[in-house]
Amino acid sequence: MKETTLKEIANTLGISITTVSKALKNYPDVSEKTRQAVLDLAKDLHYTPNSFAVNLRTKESKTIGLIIPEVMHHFFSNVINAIIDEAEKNGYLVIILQSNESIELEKKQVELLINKRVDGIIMSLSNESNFDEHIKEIINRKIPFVMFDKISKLANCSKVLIDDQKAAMSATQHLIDKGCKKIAHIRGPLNPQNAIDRYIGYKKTLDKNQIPYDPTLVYTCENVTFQEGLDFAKQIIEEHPDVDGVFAVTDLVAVGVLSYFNDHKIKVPQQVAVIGFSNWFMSQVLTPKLSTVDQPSHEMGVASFHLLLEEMNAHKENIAFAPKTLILETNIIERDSSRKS
Amino acid sequence: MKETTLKEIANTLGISITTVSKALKNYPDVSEKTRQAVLDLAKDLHYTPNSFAVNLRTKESKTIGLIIPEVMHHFFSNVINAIIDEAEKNGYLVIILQSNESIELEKKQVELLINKRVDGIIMSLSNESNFDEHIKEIINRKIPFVMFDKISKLANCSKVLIDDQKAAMSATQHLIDKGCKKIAHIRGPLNPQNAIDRYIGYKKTLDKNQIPYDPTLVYTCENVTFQEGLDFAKQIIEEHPDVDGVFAVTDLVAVGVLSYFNDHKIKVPQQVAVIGFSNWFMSQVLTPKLSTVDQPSHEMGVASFHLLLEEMNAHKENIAFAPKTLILETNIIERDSSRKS
DNA sequence: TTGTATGCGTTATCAT
DNA sequence: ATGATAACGCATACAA
Repeated sequence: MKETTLKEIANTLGISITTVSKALKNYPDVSEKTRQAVLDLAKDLHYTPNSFAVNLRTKESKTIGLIIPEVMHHFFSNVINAIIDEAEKNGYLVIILQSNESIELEKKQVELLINKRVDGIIMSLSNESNFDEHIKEIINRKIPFVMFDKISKLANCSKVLIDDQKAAMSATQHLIDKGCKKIAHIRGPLNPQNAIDRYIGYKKTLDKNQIPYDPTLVYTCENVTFQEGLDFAKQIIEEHPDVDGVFAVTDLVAVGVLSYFNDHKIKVPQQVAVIGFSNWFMSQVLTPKLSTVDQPSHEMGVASFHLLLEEMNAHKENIAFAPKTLILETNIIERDSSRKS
Repeated sequence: MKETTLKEIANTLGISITTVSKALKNYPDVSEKTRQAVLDLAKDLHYTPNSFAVNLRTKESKTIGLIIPEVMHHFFSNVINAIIDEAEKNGYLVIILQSNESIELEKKQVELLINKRVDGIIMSLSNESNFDEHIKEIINRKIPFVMFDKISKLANCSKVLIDDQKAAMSATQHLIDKGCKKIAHIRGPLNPQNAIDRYIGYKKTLDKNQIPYDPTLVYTCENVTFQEGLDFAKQIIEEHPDVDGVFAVTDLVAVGVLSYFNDHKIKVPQQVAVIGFSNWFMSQVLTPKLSTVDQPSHEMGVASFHLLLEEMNAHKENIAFAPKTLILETNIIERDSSRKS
């Protein structure tokens, strides 16, 4: 099955390649007769433009790159879902890479995408990354670029975020409102901004409610896993048997906590109330159903793509583009795990 | 930041483009001296080959396409995960599209990928698809092509599968071995091969155990959702209060069943034992923990890519390639939801 | 309305 | 060891 080219159509029709090209792209300066002839033949021969050649000519590939820490996390699957759908609607395809939370991999992947000459990049940082060289490289090269969720504050690029601090404050306040007096926080790793912000939100809310801050009530995940939730739940109960509330950095961790509590007959929410973060699907099918902070993953994906699209269009027209930061709203979702009163 | 080209290097060094190209690709017929000069300058200028031009010349893009029904399903996330990692290790990038179980979308996406001239396509069919035109088109064009999990039997291409019939037989037998006498089956939609095979497996096993087959015990999902599990659980209990076992086509549906049973004080497994299919992460964190059939999603992804790679290599060398079918093993995972005795 | 010429950046063949 | 030339397929400025 040989590929049909403009040349082939031109030859069989006895006209020039230029005319064929113009006819196919509906240029006004082609006679109706030749246009039809070209269109018909093109259809017959199943002509489709060779995208490699088009890419080379137009210097764009109608492809964007997406780098995220983990495809398999519910939050990110959701974002991917939104981005590829939105991209497709706008004529773009999406190449997906995952950093597995490793800055080394992430660097290579940025390089891959740059070499591939994607038209833009959307990215959520690995836990190890900050405003590192590879990020600067993207910005220096003026490649349209949007970061979402796990971002670097210092980077001068478009961002799509939630207000993690505020959301964490709501979550902590929610537990306090439910009567919790001694609240543990299972936080994310030390480096990523959103783990930091959630921790700050927790701490600020204690202050605000005149609850003394006790650093031994803060447990730090390395990998933010179910297992860590399980282990920390055990530790919390052993070290602070009087804890009556747990705020976990993520639903997955909160689910680990619930699982441990369930297995050890620790009543949730009667003895300990639990709240997670992100509103994963899973959290509503557990017993007890997990209270959580709803993070609008789908909207984040849609917004990220649209910001990128704006920047790509500006870039193409060679007009300046001022990065924008979008902060989306979050809500507390109260379910059984914190329904005390 | 202008892109460095071979021409630029050639000009500043006062040599020809050809020589530069050769030097960079370690051809033997370049003097050590010029080679070094070229390599040094290339490094200085951060030269990277323009992939658009390379694509056009070599007629390959080092990119593959992946079409799946739903990014957000745990099973598919897992496969995606495996494929993009494996692809990256072998120098390929992956464009992902989701059909949302719609044959119309799927057709468009196949077209997109063909026009994009990806080097190969990996695909899992939508519930509406069979051996349709767009699938034939891929095969006719001799584009390297692998189907996994949801396949069309008729397509003459490589496939990576499990033996759904056999797996369903084990699952049903497992319930029978646990003492179930009246087993309901919540099956998948009527069209997809794996839903059919699981249903057949269920039926065959009843026969084998001299349990009369009762069609009213078979419930058919349209969309294979949590909600359907919930609804069918209700229906099962109402229509057949003496049912003592449920085999669900997928963990998600089984989780819906468990959720309904939990809320209505129907004891699992004492009154009704439940088994799912696919071993989603979620299924081990529920109460009771869900028994299921382990489906090796990660291996399926790895195997699919490697079959595709084989075919892409053969294709490049212009040597014939005989499609292969790989059938991977499954295991019953017994957890609380079926641990009767 | 149609066609000519040129270039996008690389690779490959064939001379020198 | 080096280079001139053509080709990949398309798009566009410019001529006719």
